[in-house]
Amino acid sequence: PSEPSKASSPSPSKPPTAAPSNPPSTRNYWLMKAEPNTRLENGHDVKFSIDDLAARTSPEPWDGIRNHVAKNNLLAMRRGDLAFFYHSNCKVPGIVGIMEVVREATPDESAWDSGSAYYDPKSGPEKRTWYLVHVEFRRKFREMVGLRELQEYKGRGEALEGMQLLKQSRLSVSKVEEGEWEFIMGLAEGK
DNA sequence: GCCAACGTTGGC
DNA sequence: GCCAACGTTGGC
Repeated sequence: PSEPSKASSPSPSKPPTAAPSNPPSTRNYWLMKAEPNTRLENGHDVKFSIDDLAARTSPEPWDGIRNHVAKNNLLAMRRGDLAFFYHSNCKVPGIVGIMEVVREATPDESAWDSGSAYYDPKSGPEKRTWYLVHVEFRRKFREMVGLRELQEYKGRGEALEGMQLLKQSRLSVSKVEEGEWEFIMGLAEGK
């Protein structure tokens, strides 16, 4: 695993209490889905699990997002934002760990590569419809926080009542409110 | 711009 | 494999 591509310690001229470049108050939180099981798309296996991400030695381009609501979430991501890694389309779906956005949105060139898994004939270098961000592995939970468990808290007045994942279950990149993030972290750490 | 038909996602 | 919930397409 690579080192975080963060700046080193603050310069001596700054007070020790200097705010980090992306303090919690301005950090946004997200949830991104990937499929841990083999599935063929345009002849390519799109399998990608948290263990695959953890094994990467350079930032991972999160390509293949072909939905405009998900794309708008990608475009709103800022370096330093954190995202849950969610395993979908598998026997036990759920949140399995955390990654960090290390590079903001750039065009997803796989969209105009006719040989790629995510080819979109309506886009091209002159029509950059789709974007990706780069992410890095941060941690894997000792035990996943399953979708079933999340759904226990989606009722009126409960912690995950408004969670985008639960309201728009087909969205592959969704926003997580800070309170939702902290609640889910509590579930993960309680295991 | 409406909307019926069709396609996709993803939990179950 | 089923199907609900969306999203997209295309005729009008």
